[in-house]
Amino acid sequence: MARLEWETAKIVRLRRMLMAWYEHSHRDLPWRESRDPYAIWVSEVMLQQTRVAVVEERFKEFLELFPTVDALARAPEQEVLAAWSGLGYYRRPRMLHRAAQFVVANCAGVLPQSSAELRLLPGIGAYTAAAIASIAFGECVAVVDGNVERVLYRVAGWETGVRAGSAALKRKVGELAGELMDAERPGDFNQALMELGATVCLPRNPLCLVCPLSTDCYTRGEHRRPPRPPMLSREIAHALALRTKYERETGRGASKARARAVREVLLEQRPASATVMPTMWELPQLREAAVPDRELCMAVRHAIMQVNYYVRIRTVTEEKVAALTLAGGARRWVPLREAGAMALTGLARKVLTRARLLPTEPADALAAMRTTEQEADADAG
DNA sequence: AAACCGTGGTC
DNA sequence: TGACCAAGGTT
Repeated sequence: MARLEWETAKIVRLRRMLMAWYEHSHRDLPWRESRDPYAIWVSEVMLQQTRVAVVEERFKEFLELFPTVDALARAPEQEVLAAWSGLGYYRRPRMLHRAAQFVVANCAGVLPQSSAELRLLPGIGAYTAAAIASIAFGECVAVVDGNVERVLYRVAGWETGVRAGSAALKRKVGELAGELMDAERPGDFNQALMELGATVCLPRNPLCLVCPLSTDCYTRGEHRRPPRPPMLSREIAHALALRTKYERETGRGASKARARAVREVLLEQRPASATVMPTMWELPQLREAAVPDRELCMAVRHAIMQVNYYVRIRTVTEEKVAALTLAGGARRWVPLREAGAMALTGLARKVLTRARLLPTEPADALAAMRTTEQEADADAG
């Protein structure tokens, strides 16, 4: 490891200030209540490029649906995707699922304990391997995420001469983090550095006045990042096709023949070969992006990656839907009660929710469906 | 190395 | 309102 030109005293001071600060100002987050390596793993994958506030809710739901590696490994992929619906980067749940199946098949369901072994699992890169190993197993290995990078970038004053995001900078940050590491409490140290970045050493307006590292910080807040390309915009339109089906009441007390109205929505599954959101379910796309105002049911903006989609939603009858929409993947009329439990894209979920057509959150819908299945099984058995 | 993969909160 | 961007990984 390259020698840093920092005095030992400064290293020790930074470490002590950071750990003392973390002691009294860390947030109470759901995954910090658990010592289960599996729970830590799920939280780290869910936190990849995703805000803590969003993950707080979804993490708990996910663990209720899939409490163990075994439960996750056994679940159908569509259920795992459904539990992830709206979180984005759907390669994450797929790889998490595959990794769980690998762990069950090859490791007796026990997660590997070293960062080197964890790194071999799909969906676990350098950051996630170090995070799980340090937090769940106490391995003395430093994490480098966006927060750590920014914090140490500022503390060390490496703004000039090194391109942001370069491999060279990442390596230097990792070395510094390793020197600062509190070998007594690796997991807490890593979380402390990230916590500081997330709550004090903010990207735009850092709170240097309350920062425990400010006396030893080289820049005290300066931090430029390369400009991003401007967002593009596109117009698209989707069909909200609804129908009401009348079903005979069956089962208990079916002596009197009664018809039950079931509202259904037409959903389309994106092809497995799609580069974006494969196998996720969405509303069929309309042929014409231009929808006359009188037929417009809803207009929403939906940003995906670098593109702002101006989306227009038009209600379409069952008879006209074939003529008006583009042929995509497989289609299914889905009872609204079940739609919420499907692997919907974020856009489809947003539209159906805003139209008051989805009664429940994805996790609730999934749980409800499972209960129904169990009742059906019980009735059958 | 650089491009690609989603989303919603925030200011 | 729109630009910014978050506990990254894979190819």
